[in-house]
Amino acid sequence: MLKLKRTTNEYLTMKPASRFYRPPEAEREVQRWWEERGIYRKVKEKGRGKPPLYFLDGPPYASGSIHLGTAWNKVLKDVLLRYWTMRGFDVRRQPGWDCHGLPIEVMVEERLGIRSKKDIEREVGVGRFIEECRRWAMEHVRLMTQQFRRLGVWMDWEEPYLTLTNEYIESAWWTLKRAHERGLLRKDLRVIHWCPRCETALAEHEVRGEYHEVRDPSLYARFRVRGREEYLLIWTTTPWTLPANLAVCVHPDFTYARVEVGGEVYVLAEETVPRVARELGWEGYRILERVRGRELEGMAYEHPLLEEVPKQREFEPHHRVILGTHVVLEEGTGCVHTAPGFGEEDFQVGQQYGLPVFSPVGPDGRFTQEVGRYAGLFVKEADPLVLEDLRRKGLLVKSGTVLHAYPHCWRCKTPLLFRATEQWFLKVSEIKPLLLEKNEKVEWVPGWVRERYVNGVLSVGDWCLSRQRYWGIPLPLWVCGSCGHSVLVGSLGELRELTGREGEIDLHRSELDGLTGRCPSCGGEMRRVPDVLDVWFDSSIASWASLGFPQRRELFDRLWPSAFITEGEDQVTKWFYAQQVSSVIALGEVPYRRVLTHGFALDAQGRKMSKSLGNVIDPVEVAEEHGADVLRLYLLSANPPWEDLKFNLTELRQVARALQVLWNVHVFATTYMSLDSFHPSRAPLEGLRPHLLPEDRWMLSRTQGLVREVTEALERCELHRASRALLSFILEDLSRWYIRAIRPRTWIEREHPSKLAAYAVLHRCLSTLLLLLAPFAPHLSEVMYAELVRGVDPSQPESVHLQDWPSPEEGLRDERLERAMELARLLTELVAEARQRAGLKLRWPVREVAVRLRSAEDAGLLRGLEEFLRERFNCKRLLLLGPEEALPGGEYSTAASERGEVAVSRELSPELRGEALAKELVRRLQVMRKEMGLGMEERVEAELGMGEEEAGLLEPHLEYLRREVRIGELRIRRREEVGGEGYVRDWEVEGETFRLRLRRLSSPSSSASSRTPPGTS
RNA sequence: GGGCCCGUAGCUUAGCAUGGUUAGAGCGCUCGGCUGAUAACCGGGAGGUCCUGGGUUCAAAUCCCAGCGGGCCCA
Repeated sequence: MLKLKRTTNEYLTMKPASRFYRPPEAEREVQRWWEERGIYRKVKEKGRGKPPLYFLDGPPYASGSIHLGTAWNKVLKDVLLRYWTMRGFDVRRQPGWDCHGLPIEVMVEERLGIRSKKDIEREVGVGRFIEECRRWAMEHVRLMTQQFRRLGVWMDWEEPYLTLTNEYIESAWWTLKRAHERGLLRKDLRVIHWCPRCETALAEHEVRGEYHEVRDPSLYARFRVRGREEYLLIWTTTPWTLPANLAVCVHPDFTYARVEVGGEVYVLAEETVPRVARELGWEGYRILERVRGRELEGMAYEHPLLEEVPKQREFEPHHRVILGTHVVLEEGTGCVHTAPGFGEEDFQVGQQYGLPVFSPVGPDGRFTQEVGRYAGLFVKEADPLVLEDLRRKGLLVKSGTVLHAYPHCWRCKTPLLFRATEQWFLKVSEIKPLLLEKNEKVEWVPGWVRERYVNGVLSVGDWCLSRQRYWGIPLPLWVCGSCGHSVLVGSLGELRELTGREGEIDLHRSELDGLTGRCPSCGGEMRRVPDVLDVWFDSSIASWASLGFPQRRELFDRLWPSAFITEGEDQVTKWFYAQQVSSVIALGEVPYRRVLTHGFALDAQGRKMSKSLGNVIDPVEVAEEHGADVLRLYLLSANPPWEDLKFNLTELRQVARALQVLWNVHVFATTYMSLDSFHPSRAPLEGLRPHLLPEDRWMLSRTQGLVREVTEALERCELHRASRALLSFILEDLSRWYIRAIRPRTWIEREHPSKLAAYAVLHRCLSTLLLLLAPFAPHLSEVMYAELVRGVDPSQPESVHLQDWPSPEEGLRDERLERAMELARLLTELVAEARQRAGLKLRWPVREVAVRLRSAEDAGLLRGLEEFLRERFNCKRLLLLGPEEALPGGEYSTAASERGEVAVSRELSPELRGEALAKELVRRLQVMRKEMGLGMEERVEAELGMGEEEAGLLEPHLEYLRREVRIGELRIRRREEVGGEGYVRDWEVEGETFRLRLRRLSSPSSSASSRTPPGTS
């Protein structure tokens, strides 16, 4: 074998790769190397001056730690960002963190051991509370950053955008000022969801998905009609709202019945009568009369709790039947108890009738003094009292319980109340048509999300922005105590101007609450409205706030709007929506051009991952055990991004195995290339063209096909197709087909052009594959690149991630050859099948294989592949027959498929049997060499013990044995004569026992060939 | 109650837009084989009401309708 021992010339010798690849250790090493060499910085520098691509990271909430869903989210982003970088874009990849809001407040409350808002203000103090919240956020930013980095995610971790900085808050203020100027920020009395524990209003989107099953009272009550001997029959699940009842609502178009039962008369919707009768156990009821709902309008009734709630005396003129179209027949009686202070629809219909908004509940969920008997009680505690009072007064018809969905606080899980309060709203309802029009410019991936988005916008109401909390962006609205004049402060500068405050100032409540301003209108004292903003407003402005706009313009002018965002499907009506609202209001345009929606990470059974189910997968743990590259490729290949991912460990292990196979290929390539001192630039593919065999040309063609396939899939965000194409290429095309085919050529012990051609093709294929793999498996591809590419060519970029994305070289494509190989694979399978039927091992050469194809086209395809097929089939002679010809008769084993059939000769001549035996022995001797730990080129002395017949058969193949097993001295003897020094082992071959002895001849040389590669770890 | 998505072998899934031989793979199971890159791999076998029911069509996993189950969102 030709050897160039060391770098005695200008070429560096390739080094054989270590036998094992242990991802966790190797990945840590790669990350350390990236760090030391500043690779990420260099990648960014490379992008400078290229066309910009503004990616915007949806900020994860800075509490807790990352979970599989957030890991998947960042991996999707990372792959695309790395791809665009290699495509030659100057990619902005700043990570963001959502730092404000109730979740952190709740956790800090727990940490401080306090339970209510009063505790915060009296025990802890707002200043310290805010500092604790800030600490919590920063601590988790740091923690989660570590975790994302472990997954190989490349972002500007040192320079994230944080929603808690002054600059960010100023952007928010600027945005609000724009809304204010357009008259879209307005104060409104509304009935909204209210958390009595957190003592704050919640927006619609905070309540979404927070409906949980609970058991509540279910009661039927009767209200005495004035001036008639009859009752209105109502149904409710919230007895505590009855003290605030102001009307009974019926549907104007439904038919209502007067029903007589047990001497009493009840009014209820006719359609509900059978169901209600069943529930109330009515026997022998009679319908006396039917009327339209609208005819009942104005009918006065006696409030059921008039004595218990003295305030109701004032409302007596209102206690009447009113009309509303929100009344339904599926539940209840069609007569709806209406309390405008406690229900959204009640509020709306109440407005039409001029009903007062009686909402006698404090922020802590306790009744106020106005409700007399129930004053001071928490509302739910009043339920049994109300029931008891109704029962005592003979107004309770039935009380039971019901299981139904009821909204809860998304952070503390407390059941929510409806409460009428004054809040600040963004009047989304007034810009809906504009939102829908601007949305037309957005490219939604997959397309159907657009429809979902539009439906969401159509059904949404105004956005309640104000929160009665502490850890958030302060609402910068200042009101004059004297004249009521208000000012919306749009920047730090405007704040200084208004308040006269100089020097450093942090823009949270702790410092703002103490400030006062002078009214520009009357000179009176101005104070800030104490509210903070809904945390969703924070992230909604990220596309410009993260660029420092409007304090700084440069980045904004160059980059905005962002080219791409991607988040989970729950964000369609949250972040995707909130961003459009803020952006259209402040800047008149949508803030992103393209959006990919991805699914949820579920457990193997398709259930949500939750601590209570104990099915939570920690992505960092997975990375530590199997490797981040494995996790990444698994996450991407398991599903289309937009479908829910069912995490399956078995599938993940499949990916790990595929990467192990790739590593094996790499070891194979580097080992032999190193042995032969192959150097890619010394044996360029172009010069070896005449020596390329069909399998080489096929491999080159397939590689280019892969480039095209992966590129197209990435362009369409079809990451599953891209990653699956890569994995299947590695397993099917590269390892199982090409490497298998070229192996004999790599054993040629001369610098044969055919061997060089195989090396050149393999090298080309691998180095191209590495580029495609780099975004998906950034660590493994880096290691392979270092050894296979950069290690032999210092002029190449230092890291695979500094390389450009390859374009398909169409000149190397040969689709006809690819089709021919497909067919060759099929036929190889058929031959294997036919051999198995006849008990002819693949290792045994056969005299002849005949192939008959059903179509002339197929027969033509195989022309030129005869030699290749003969090797695949392991036969001495190959007979290719067209559709018109017949397979030979006689001693053949056959197998058939749709496209053709094969016949394998079963005739075994002594010559063939000898060759088969030689191959069997070679294999066993190789196993022994391996067991002895011999280097590949070390020579041995061999003694083979066997019967006389076998010895005779083997006679013509001794030279072959010597060559294949590197035997210096070879002796064939009877089995019982074998003995002496060395390694002896008995083997059973086809019923005969062989005793083989091997002994090392030479001591290990210093040549590369005998070097046992060191392990990576 | 409404909108959107998903439902194919024990498990994970391809195919569905544009209907067309016998629904294709991987894992697992089982029998046999290969291996000096291989902790890999190859071949055979068993395993399918393509969620259910209607409809359109010469022909439906694919198109239409209704229902069931799951997910996300909205009520």
